[in-house]
Amino acid sequence: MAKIATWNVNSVKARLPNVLDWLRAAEPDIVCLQEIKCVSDAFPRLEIEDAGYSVAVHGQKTYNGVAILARGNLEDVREDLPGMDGDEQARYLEVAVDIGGRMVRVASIYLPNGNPADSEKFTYKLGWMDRLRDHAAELLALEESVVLAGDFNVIPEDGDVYDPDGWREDALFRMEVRRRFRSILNLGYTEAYRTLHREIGRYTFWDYQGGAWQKGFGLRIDHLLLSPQATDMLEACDIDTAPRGKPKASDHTPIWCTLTP
DNA sequence: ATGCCGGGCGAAGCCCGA
Repeated sequence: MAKIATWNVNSVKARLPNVLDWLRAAEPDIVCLQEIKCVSDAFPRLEIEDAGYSVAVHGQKTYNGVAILARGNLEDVREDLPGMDGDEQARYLEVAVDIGGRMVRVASIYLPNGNPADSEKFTYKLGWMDRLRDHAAELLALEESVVLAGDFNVIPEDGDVYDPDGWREDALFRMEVRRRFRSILNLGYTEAYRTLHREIGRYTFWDYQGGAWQKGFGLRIDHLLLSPQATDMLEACDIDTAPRGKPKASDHTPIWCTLTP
């Protein structure tokens, strides 16, 4: 069994105690982190390795940055989506991990936010999604267990946001974005959480402002997308809301799945 | 109510997130 998680930590330095606590409590085998907000050399590698994890980092100064932690050796490291090699924004990292003799290919994804929706930021988001779809299609051809994990900044459906009508024109919920998200699923990927849970109103993000956490005003925007080979092993998936309620919390909370041969 | 909170940077106030 392999437990695979993703968590936008909103600065790995500010969140290090929370991250270490959660690694001990949740005991994941693979963790994809987003918004680490530091260059690769500044990542707290020793502390994470002491907790029992190998580390791959694609960092950037001040903004963005992604990492993958794994109990196992990391191979085939890729630091950018094909066609985005010149991109200065560190939003993608992909590795192959040997978990107990079984290979899983995992990507840590920090998809652009895209707001405001009438700006070049939105155009950048749509282009980024098109390249992610193309690469996701290439990964399917490998016929491996693949997990695309991360902060997609996509609200898939009305039940994934506390006020769907209020968010209709937001870059996280616009139809252009939801269509592209579905086009990735339609290649043959399975969204782990929604496949196992039908209830609405389960979220992975609550804004720091306006008491959103206390009021339950959240969004489900962090996702685990599984190739058919991974989906065949999908046993459980859930959102761990505990980290969001702790002091010095990230505004996102982890979501995880277990794959059992 | 797009800046109510929180982080980075850098040492006050601005940029950014979703």
